[in-house]
Amino acid sequence: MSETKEKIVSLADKLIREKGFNAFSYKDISEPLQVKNAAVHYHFPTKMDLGIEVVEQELRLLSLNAEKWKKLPEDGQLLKFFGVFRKHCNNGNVCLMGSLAPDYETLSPAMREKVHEMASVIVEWMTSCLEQGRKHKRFHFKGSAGDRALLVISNLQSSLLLSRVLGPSAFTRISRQLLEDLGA
Amino acid sequence: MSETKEKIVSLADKLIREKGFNAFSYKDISEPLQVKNAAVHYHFPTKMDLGIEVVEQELRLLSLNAEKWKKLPEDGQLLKFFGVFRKHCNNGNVCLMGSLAPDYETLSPAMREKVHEMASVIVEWMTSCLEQGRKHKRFHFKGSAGDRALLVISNLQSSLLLSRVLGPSAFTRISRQLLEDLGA
DNA sequence: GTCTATATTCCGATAGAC
DNA sequence: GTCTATCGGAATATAGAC
Repeated sequence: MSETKEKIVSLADKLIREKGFNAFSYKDISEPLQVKNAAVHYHFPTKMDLGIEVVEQELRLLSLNAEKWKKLPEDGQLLKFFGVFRKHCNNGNVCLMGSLAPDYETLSPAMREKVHEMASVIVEWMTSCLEQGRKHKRFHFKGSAGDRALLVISNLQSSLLLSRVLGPSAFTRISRQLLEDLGA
Repeated sequence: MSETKEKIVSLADKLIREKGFNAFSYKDISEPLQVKNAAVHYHFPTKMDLGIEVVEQELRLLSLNAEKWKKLPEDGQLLKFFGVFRKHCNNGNVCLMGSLAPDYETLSPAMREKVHEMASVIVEWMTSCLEQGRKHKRFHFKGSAGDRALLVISNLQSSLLLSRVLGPSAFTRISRQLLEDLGA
């Protein structure tokens, strides 16, 4: 992937988190990169093509992190996962799912499919992390690991949304209580 | 408030939940109501004015519900609150906060202030409900009622977002586990 | 691979008649 | 209170030169 193309994807990712997919334009990308709007269209013919690439990049990052964290105990893995969200919170940004889910109905079928894949991958990773962690006595919780994974993910997602509106303490309070609940 | 004005607000509310604030246009409102785009501008000069009215309507509804539920025990009040979200889920819609929070940075200061007020009111209501409920032995949970309220609200919010992407079972699983955790 | 230039469409918003 | 008509601008996107 060319350097310009990488910069475009990286900036689009930032804009989606900051303003939402439907609120940013090609101009928001071409101007800071000091290229013309047509140059962005060369790399990504339509806005949905660009959106799909952003989600695919996130999928690659998730896979990379999962691999990198494999050697850690499950509570350590979970802390790393929380750390990713804390970083977003400190930047005042929301997560990709939290930004794209409300816009889901306005996305192309191909991009919807990618967002669906992203959600599935995250839920599967979290489910496995909690399941293994409970088996190794590093987590303690009631109910199925799948249901618990949904709860944890939804808490992290919304903690960033609430932090936008109520200030960053929302993330701190939610994540701390969440870890305490899991006995981690 | 005139009948037309009420219909505009009601439709705008629906559109914000369905497509997001930045993805709907005055045309999406004027066409179904069979009036001209200028008629909408007469009632709400700018889009932000319309958005503010939608949030204010939601605030009035919250206040009305809180009053209506006052006679119920706290677990009954919580179930009513969950019921509101279940209804949105069945309609395939997200909640107002879940839709507007990602767009927060693109809103006018006046509208941001309204969204902030809405978030505060919801958190305060939930905090009080959990606090009183615990005192009356109807809920059992660790930590402060305020932190727990943030967790419950973020779970409900994101359960609708996840249901968009993963199907309505996400809401069912999250809300059931949530009630179980509270011992309600 | 990036440019200039432009097509097309749609948007939010306003002026002024009725 | 709703209309017609229109403005000014911005959006996505394309054609074709370099």
